[in-house]
Amino acid sequence: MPIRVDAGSPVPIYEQIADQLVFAVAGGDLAAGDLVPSVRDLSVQLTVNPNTVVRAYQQLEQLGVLEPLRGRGMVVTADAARKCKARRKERLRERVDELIREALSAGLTDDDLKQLIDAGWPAASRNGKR
Amino acid sequence: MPIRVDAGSPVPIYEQIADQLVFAVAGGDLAAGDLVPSVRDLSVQLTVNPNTVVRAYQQLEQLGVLEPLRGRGMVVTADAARKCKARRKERLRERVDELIREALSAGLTDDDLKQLIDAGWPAASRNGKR
Amino acid sequence: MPIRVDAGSPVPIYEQIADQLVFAVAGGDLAAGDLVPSVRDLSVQLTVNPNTVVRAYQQLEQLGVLEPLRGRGMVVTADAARKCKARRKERLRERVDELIREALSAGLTDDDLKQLIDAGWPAASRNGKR
Amino acid sequence: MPIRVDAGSPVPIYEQIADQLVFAVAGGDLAAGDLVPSVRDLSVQLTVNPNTVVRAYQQLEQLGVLEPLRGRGMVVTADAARKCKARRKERLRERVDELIREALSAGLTDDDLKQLIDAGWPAASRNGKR
DNA sequence: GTGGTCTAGACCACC
DNA sequence: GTGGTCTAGACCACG
Repeated sequence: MPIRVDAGSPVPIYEQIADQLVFAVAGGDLAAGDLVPSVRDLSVQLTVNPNTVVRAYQQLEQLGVLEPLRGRGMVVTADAARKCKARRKERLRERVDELIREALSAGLTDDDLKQLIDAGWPAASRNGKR
Repeated sequence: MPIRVDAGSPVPIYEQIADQLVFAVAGGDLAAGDLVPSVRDLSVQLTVNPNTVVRAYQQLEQLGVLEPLRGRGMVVTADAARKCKARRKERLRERVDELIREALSAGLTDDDLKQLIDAGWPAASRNGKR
Repeated sequence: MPIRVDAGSPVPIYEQIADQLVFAVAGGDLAAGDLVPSVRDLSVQLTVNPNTVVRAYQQLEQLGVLEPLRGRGMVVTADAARKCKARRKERLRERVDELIREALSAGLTDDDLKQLIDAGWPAASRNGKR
Repeated sequence: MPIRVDAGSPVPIYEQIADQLVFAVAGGDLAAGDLVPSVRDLSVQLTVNPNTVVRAYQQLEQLGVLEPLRGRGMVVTADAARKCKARRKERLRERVDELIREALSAGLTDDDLKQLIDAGWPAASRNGKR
């Protein structure tokens, strides 16, 4: 499960790491009971300071996705999958709501917005009627 | 044309101001040749640091939406409306693209996403036949 | 509102700080809308690294007790008092439950435990019948 | 005498083990002269690092509860029961004192605290007249 | 001035 | 080996 980090992004590195782990859990790539990479390992792999990884892990711990296992590392919690899916869904809803607000204030209709989505959606993964 | 600012928002105040002016121009509430409020006035009206207003105006000047009128203040440029509409559209496209990226990585189809939009779209302003 | 920190304690400094602020809010010494000391100020006052204070504040932010006010500092949220009181109460309950568990496994009765409390309770602040 | 260990607990595993042995001795489940399980056996039984068991035993040896019996293992000392009861009592006192401190700073009276205890005390094992 | 992030490097307890 | 905490010092965006 490769993790990628973009130091030039406006979103903090520790959040990029946390987000990707959330998605990995939500997507099933990481299951309950799995150990995530050690702070040190991940920090060298990403060429990032260990503290940055610690911060990402702590955010996930406080989210209830990871928990420390004394002396062994950080482990994915039992209901991490549920929480990660919920979080992913919630974030998506927020984005949709923002988008709707902006579209409305720009005077677009819902059909206009859907056309924009059709235009941007990659042809390969389309399923609607065409 | 009332401007609202939320100091608790993650988006910078100067950007909130600039955005609202862009929308005001795009929406016709501000026309070419109109004077925008003086830095001083706007800063007291919004209880915001004058530097913050300056920064917003600078951003708009650099965008070609405002231009300084010696001794009078900042005035809306001739083709501000066009530029603001373009900018508004461009921002919308960016948002849509981000949303599509996130939806794809969450395993949604384009129809799923459109349903989310239907769900969030305020009933009052709906037009699409369905 | 003086904050005290004990570097020799097993409880982390950042948590000592956060705990004391929670109590200050629960006790009314800090009200909604109040600004807490700046990270830099508090760090010199406690002769502690700024990062340590940052960490305390972030924990309180994530608890919903503080929120950042762009460029002005960290401010006590509207319902911080409620949250802090709830948190204080919850902590007390946990402690009581731990104590009960330990008392039971030591073969004590509830009356025994209450006698221990009477013995330890400072005479000055007693209200029960005696 | 089954020992349980929770790797996810904040209290160190070696301390969990030691505590449970202290209680076993105080409660009479382990008597003077009894052999405790070998480090190896206990470590496999608890799926715990042998060093962790060693550390627990060392702590008990230093407490005067266990003593090494050349070639045979660790054995419960003659006055272990007395020491364990004393230790149990002392810990209880500490906990009560902590609780009292916290209750005071939360503005509770001694009666309030006793009510909390009544609320949390399992009904089955109640004896006090009320 | 404010907080936010990151690096570097240290020390600790625990397993 | 693991994570947890702390220091020191830097840079950034924002007001």
